[in-house]
Amino acid sequence: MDRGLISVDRWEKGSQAYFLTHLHADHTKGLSSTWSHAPLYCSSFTADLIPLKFPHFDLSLLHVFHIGTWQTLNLISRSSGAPTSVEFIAIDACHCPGSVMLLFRGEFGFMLYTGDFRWEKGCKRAAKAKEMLLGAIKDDNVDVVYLDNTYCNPIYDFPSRQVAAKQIIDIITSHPEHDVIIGINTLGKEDLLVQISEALKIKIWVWPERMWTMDLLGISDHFTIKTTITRVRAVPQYSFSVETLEELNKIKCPTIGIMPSGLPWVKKSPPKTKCISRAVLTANCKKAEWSEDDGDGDGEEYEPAGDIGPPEKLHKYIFTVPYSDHSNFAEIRDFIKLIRPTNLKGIVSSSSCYIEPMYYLSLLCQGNRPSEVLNSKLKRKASATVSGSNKKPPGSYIAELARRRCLTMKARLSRIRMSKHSILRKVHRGATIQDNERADLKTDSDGNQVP
DNA sequence: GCGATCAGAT
DNA sequence: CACATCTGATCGC
Repeated sequence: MDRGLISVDRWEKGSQAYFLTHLHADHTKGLSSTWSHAPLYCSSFTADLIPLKFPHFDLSLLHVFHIGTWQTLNLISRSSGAPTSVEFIAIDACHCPGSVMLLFRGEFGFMLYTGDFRWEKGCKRAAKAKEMLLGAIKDDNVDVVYLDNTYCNPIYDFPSRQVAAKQIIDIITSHPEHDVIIGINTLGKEDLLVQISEALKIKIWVWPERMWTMDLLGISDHFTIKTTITRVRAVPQYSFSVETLEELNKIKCPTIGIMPSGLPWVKKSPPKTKCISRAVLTANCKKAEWSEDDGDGDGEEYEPAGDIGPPEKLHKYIFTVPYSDHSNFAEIRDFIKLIRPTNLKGIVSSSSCYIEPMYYLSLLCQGNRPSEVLNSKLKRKASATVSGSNKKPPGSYIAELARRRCLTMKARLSRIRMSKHSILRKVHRGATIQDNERADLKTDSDGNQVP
């Protein structure tokens, strides 16, 4: 706790430098207006937003970094007391405005902290970020990747944001007489709203505080804070509910609601039924173009381990569309194939991520074999970094698949038995780098450091 | 009374 | 059911 060198998205005392990947609430737990432990490094846009979220924050603590430029921090090694330097570079994470992933090089090794990210195929911005990251890594080996493992499970198969945005636009245009409300959070999904605005040639209502963010992004022309001049309104997700919609339909006018993201978009076993909500189907929307097989020859087709597909209790006024700011499984897999780190560790611990990322991705990393991973999996809990030598040869592919399914089932069963409080509550993300360890930072499943 | 933290709802 | 957020209760100062 008090021996840290640098911290990423964690705000306890004890580190000499702090990094914020993006300004979502689950990454700022512990950060406040009165926080003043040490310098805070973040992107320019994040720095612009900090005074809005933390009104009396001491701005002299803020250090803005530029994307794609290496910087050096001169720190003190807590183990030796000697000066030590850490180099870092930030890369666009394409998750929400201002979001970055961070690559660090120091006495702890060479590590990449992805933060939350979504790099889609065919996204120019992601392609540029990828090029930048590869340029920063050069021929070096990344010792450890701290991964956005939110959807690090083959059951999560959802389309690109481009495709999802088109679905949403189709839903709106097929309801020309309806008002539309779209559930969003305080940051993120701006690109979607701009696309809707451009496609429909209308302004979108947002609440006043949200308009400040649009101003900072320079996109406020697409938005308005006057409800009377538009039929499309973006509302806080917490105020988006069946009750809200029923009330609007009862007392105001015909209104539909659209939830971008929403359900876990689980790949279903019969291909033709996959991933399209009943509401969307009954609305007679165009059939979705689902995430294409990338044709890279992997041919990995997983089936869900159980039959807990998406629940079907969708409301008549509500459309849920799989617009996600986190990478789907295929994208995560491609990312790890690209980096091939020695070690891999998830940064998210939540109900859907009871399987650690190494479980599915170990084959793609250096120096790790599936048998080892499967063994370690049986020991449960992510505190162990999966590393070290492996003696057993990998089992056959079919056998491995069978074992995976079996283990997934077991994990699911044990999850069901656990109390709601122990497992369903999300715990916060982050990592603290200690200079007395090599790259294997340790955090337990609750995101706390392990001594 | 205020901020930090947690439980619960959305 | 996810993620991210808000509200309200409780605790410590």
